[in-house]
Amino acid sequence: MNDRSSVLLVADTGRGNEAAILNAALAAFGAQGFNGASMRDVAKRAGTSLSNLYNYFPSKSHLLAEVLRHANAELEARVRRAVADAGDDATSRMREAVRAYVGFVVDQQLAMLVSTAEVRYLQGEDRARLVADRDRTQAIFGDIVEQGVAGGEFRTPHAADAARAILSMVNAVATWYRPEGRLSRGQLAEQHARYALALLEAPLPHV
Amino acid sequence: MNDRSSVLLVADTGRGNEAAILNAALAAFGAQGFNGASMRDVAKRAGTSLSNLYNYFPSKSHLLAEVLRHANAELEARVRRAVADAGDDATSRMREAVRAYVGFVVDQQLAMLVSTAEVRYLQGEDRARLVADRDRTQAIFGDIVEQGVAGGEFRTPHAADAARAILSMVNAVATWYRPEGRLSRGQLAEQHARYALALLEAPLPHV
DNA sequence: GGGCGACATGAACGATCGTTCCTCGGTGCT
DNA sequence: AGCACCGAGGAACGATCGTTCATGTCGCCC
Repeated sequence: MNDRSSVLLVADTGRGNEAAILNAALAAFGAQGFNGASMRDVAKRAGTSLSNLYNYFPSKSHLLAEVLRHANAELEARVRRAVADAGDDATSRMREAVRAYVGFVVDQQLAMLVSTAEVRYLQGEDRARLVADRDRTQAIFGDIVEQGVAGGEFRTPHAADAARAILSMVNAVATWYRPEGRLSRGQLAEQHARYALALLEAPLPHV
Repeated sequence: MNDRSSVLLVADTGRGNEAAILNAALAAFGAQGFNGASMRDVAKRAGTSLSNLYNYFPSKSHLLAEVLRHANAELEARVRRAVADAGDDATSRMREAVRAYVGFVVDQQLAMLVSTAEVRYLQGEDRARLVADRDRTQAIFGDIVEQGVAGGEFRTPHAADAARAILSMVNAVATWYRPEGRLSRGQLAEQHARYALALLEAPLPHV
């Protein structure tokens, strides 16, 4: 049990071994990369046969696409929920959005790593759909920044650029986070919320 | 000519086709990923034969390692030069370090993409050496932050964490930068210097 | 009870992979 | 003149890849 995710990304989907295959694919792609992992690896991890994978997914690419779709759907849902539960001011909303995002990165570290590293191997409409999904999640942050700039809470120019910088920062958490690290999950989330608000040049109440 | 780098990463090394092979490997790994690109692809891009690659590099892994070593050496040199030419205060040094780093990311976008995406496929001492190289470059930023915190210029807690956040931000520039984008090379560098100083909670002279 | 769709398997196909082997022209040194 | 060595290329090796095929077993519905 040396996993980087204690909770499986995909719960039961109501269709045979589908969830097991998706979780196995995430583990395989995460460990060896999309091109480095073979369908035989995935089958072995899922505890099924090679040919059976093709009863669920028509190709290796589609399998990757489905894994990434599940990951981003869960991420987007978590962030939206956090923003909805936050206050009306941009500062509170940004803080909760960042905290939810970092929380997901910690909970589903492998999924985030695979999401950012292996999207490039998708093509055609699978690729387009995933990029659209990711853009939608990023737009949540962009909208909050715009609200904050319009209301005078943030003083950064170029809302979209600042949002992208913040997301770069929190995405990278997946590349270095270790559960045994100095900061707890909550402290890590709070620290990045502070970085985000500082970057946005919000007036600093802290210290 | 749709390259993402107008200047070759490796100039002549004084040994036959070595530089051509290194640049070809960078292009191939960048376009298809380490496992997606074949040694035949590299040979074709370098304009030589498959077997001749092994007169220069003992394996595909060592070829990747050499490419990444060249990239990080040039990056580190540029940042060190910029810091040495900057003023003595941490604010100036951080600004120039970020500007130099972003400048390199723009000039050698493909090298930065390959550096961050394909290091994972290195093993053993090749991997260890490259991680050490990267850590040395990151330490430049960490030292500046520490200097700034000690001298009262920055108010962020946890110097090393803040430095890592800044580097995450500038590294990610390689994933989205396009030459035809809204900001020029210099504007992009300046904007990220501002983000970095804001994140460090430096007193804001701007605006 | 007969057929049908969903799930499962082992074997096989053709393609491609990293690497090695063998050969050979050229260059410089003794 | 002879020889060692470096750079270069064609052919081949064994392994592994994604995908397909043929076959089989269930449970479910008319």
